[in-house]
Amino acid sequence: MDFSRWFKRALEQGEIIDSRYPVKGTYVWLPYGFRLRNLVIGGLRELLDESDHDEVLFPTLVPRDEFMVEEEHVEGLGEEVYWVTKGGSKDLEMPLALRPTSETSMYPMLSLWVRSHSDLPIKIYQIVSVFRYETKHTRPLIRVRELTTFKEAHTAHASAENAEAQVGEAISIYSNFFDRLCVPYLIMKRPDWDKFPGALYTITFDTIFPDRRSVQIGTVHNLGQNFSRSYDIKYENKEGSWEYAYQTCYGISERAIAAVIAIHGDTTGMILPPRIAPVQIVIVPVDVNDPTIMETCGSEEKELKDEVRIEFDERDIRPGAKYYYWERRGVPLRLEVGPKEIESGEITVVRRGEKKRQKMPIEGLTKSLEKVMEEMSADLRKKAWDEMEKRIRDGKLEDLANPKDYIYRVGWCGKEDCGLKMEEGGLKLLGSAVNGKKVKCAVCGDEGMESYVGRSY
RNA sequence: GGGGCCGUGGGGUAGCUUGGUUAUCCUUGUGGCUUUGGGAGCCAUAGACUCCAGUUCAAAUCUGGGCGGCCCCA
Repeated sequence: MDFSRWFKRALEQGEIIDSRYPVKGTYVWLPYGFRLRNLVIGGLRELLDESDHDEVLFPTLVPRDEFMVEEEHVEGLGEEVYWVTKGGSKDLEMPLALRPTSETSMYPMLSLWVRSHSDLPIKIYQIVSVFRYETKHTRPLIRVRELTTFKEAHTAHASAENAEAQVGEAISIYSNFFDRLCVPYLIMKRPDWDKFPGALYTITFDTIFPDRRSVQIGTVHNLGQNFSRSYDIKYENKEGSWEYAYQTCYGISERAIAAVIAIHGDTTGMILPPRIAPVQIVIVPVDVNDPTIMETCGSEEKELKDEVRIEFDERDIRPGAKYYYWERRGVPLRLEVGPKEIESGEITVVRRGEKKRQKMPIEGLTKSLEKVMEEMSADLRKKAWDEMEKRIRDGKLEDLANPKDYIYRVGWCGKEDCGLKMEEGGLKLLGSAVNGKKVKCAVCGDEGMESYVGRSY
């Protein structure tokens, strides 16, 4: 089945979101999807908090004058901005932008907060909705008009070196985050003409979906002093003179959740890594009218529920129907309990995505299940990385001119002319691999870096 | 940015070319019977022509526009 249909169905049947909300590009998070979202966000929050980031919350509305301060930024985002122009029936004196990202709401405040070198570094983040008037096709979780889950971190530093180091920290946090989600990624530096408006440079995390299109799932920007000059964010250094702060910002959105779902699925639907699965284990009794079976299930549920997120499905429908039901929700492990298990004192354990069943003694079941979930995470991660690699081909210039459905790995010298030449076949130059190999440019033959070219979302 | 396709119960659809009585089928929901190791069955019941305007004696069906969805190309 084509990926687009599969994805839509997986979200629907897995009860992640309802895409029928009557405003284009906006969607409703359903209870199960919301739990998944919270688990994903929770992991990210944990990583940020333990690396000394402070969570904050800024307003959604940005006055036009503040929004217009940084020229490149405005030029880059201008057509995507929603404007609030009325209060009731009266025109507002100052139109208000719905933030498409929060530089313009945060930086005027940073200007007030930063006075001395001892105020730095500042590392803050928020998780909020941001708005973008997308003109291309919207699709749930991938291209939306209200990003409901935008985690944006903003930092300010006393030196260019410190800002550079912060970019490194952000990359390591995000790597860690996606490793937890078992989502594979390419870390690249975007071509100059494709960087974040106002940034010195942009580093991105991209993954490759089953339809072999790349998806940007995380970004890290080094802003240098571009914004601090525009917003007058300066500090007095030890020598008593004033200097503009060096800034970075980095963001992750619900595309991370889209990636988890898209990367690990099978024909039935989602397969969620145990770490973020809202339900990690489901217990299915083979016969709900058999008291012994039900008691055994109940006591196992009690035994396990402090350690794992577990559900005991007591509904009076046939077991097979339950299997499909929970599989579509991506639940990693299923325990089956019937007469055979009662007799042998074992539980049948089935891993999502695998047909084979294994028996485990009731004695010490918690430990065994935790081990199975660890193995499953490792397997999911490895499989996902292998599959991403299969979606990549080493390419030459003629491949790019007449592309098949692949992401191509090519050498690129960094020159814009050569880059644009690579895009002539309709593909996009995604960027050069950070820590990639040196490869000669596929266009001019000069010294270059391993880079990626392909279709992207 | 350019081009194409589509909108019928909660979901998936038939009907539209050639306008005409009660709008098809599957699924889902509800009540019941029955059943339980991979989506069971039976009975009963509920639920739809995207919106606005036009043509017409008559519009799901024809025309125009809005809104929404999908696909391809750049």
